[in-house]
Amino acid sequence: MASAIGMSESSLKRWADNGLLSFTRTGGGHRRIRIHEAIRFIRERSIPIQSPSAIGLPLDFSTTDADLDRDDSLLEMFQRGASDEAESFLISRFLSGASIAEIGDEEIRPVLEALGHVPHTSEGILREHCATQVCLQVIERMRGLARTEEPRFQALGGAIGGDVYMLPTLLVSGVIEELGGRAVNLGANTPTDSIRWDLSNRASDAMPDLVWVSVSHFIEEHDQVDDLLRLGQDCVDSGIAFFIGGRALVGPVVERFTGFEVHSSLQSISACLSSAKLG
Amino acid sequence: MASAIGMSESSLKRWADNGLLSFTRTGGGHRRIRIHEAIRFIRERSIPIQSPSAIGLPLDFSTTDADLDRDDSLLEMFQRGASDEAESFLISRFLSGASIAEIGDEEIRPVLEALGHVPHTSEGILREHCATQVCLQVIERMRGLARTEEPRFQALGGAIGGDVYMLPTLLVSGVIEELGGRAVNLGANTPTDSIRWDLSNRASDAMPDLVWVSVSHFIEEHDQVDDLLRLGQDCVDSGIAFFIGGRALVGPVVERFTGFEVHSSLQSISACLSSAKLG
DNA sequence: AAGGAAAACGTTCATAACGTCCAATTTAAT
DNA sequence: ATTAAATTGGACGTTATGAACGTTTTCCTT
Repeated sequence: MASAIGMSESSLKRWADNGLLSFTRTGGGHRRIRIHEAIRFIRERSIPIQSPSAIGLPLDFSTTDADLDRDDSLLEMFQRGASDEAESFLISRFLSGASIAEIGDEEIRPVLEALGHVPHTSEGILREHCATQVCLQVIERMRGLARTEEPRFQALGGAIGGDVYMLPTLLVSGVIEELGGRAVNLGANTPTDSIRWDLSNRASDAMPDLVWVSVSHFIEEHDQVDDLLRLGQDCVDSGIAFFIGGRALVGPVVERFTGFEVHSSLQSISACLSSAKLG
Repeated sequence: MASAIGMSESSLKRWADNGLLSFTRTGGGHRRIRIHEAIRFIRERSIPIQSPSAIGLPLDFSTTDADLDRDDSLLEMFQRGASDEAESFLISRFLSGASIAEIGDEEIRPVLEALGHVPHTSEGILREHCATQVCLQVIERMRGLARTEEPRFQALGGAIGGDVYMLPTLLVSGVIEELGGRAVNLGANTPTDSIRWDLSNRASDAMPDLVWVSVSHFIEEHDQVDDLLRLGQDCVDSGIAFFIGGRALVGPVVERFTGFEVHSSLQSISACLSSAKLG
């Protein structure tokens, strides 16, 4: 059994037997705990992890304690190129109970915005790229850890055509899976028409329950908004929830989307999803 | 025997011999378990299934029969939008011992090339995006699984400026980590100068042992090759290994890189790395 | 039909988990 | 402050697990 979380074997057994931790038994009677369940438990109780490698988490916590006092924000880690530390920091935030939505809104977004404001030097680009890759990697991992085996609903989405930013849409897919959904993320630069094509060519039982589109950047604002409105209408007609959001959806453009759900943060998506009935 | 449920072969044998799992023997003495019996057992213990494709699949037990004969290549899975199946397939290839280099060269590359050849319809773009995202996700996961705690060497790399393809460079980073290295992947569209800046501004003890650049596409072939040659020279001067490769490095361009390591497959990188002494 | 790669065979062995009991500690209530 | 109840973490002898090994069988390609 994974007694790698700093608790004794006995306690783990007792907790499992008392139903706090669900498990299955092997043919010989050994308890077998799924990673997903273990992570859930760890996050719920904010249990500090002792030896992460024992459950497949490549984290190094040897530096954790010493760093607490040093005023070491995520931004600074990225600025000095300490991507390992940044990765550990984000994962440990997740394991100690923060949701993907919170981490995305409060850690990742501000940092990447700050890094994006000085992009025109070699160093600036390097830092931004490195940070982006680390975040992609971490979100992908969190998403994998949070995923449930039996999704409560299906979702499909991506970033609009011409928008090269992968992070926002990946974050959305992470938030969805964290809430028990199953997200198919089409990534950056996905033409709206591709999604519409998909919706009109699916068997009706394989239809998603939710479609999201992330808009960090418009190329042809007017036409693209028209496309989005058409997609939104398609969704409404088929009884599919339709969420849009992103950096480019500020100011007067937003008014064109009256009647649709425009989100300005991951936490608002999260709140909306957990109250809504989907699937 | 189907050890596709995350248990070892030995245990399955023992369980079968103890009567927990009924079976018949072939003439030669091998145990043969009927699919219904296997499913009964898995259901009875609600054992999480690791890689459904390993026992002839289907992800959904309700549709059990009939699927066995269908000749189901990865390409076909992606073409019909069965991204879950494709994901399971790739992961089970990895879990059953295939290296990231092999999976990249033999599964992922041909499939994405095939999907990339019909990109101009809504469906084509959709399939390609979906496949790309699934592959990114799977590679990230494999990379996480393959990572060692104490890296034998450090590497740094990305895709050249103007090249938007993330997959090739992510695959390279996966191959590196699989071989015991630690790779910092800067992702797509990374200007060569950013890497050069990094090399000239690092403390000499934090220098990478290897730099790679993936080139799927040139924007300004002549200038960009010049940039790459400068970077290559920097690396050689600092005693750093320098690998380049990618779809765009075919034909006469390659001759400009004489003296440098130009790789045309992940397996060639892998072979080269495991024989070389780095770090 | 043959021949070679891949998978299953049976075996052995160190390690890890089993269930149970009990002392030491923490928490809550008198 | 004192007692009662509950939680914890070892200790134990026992059993299950999974990795290794060399051998045999199956399967697939030629």
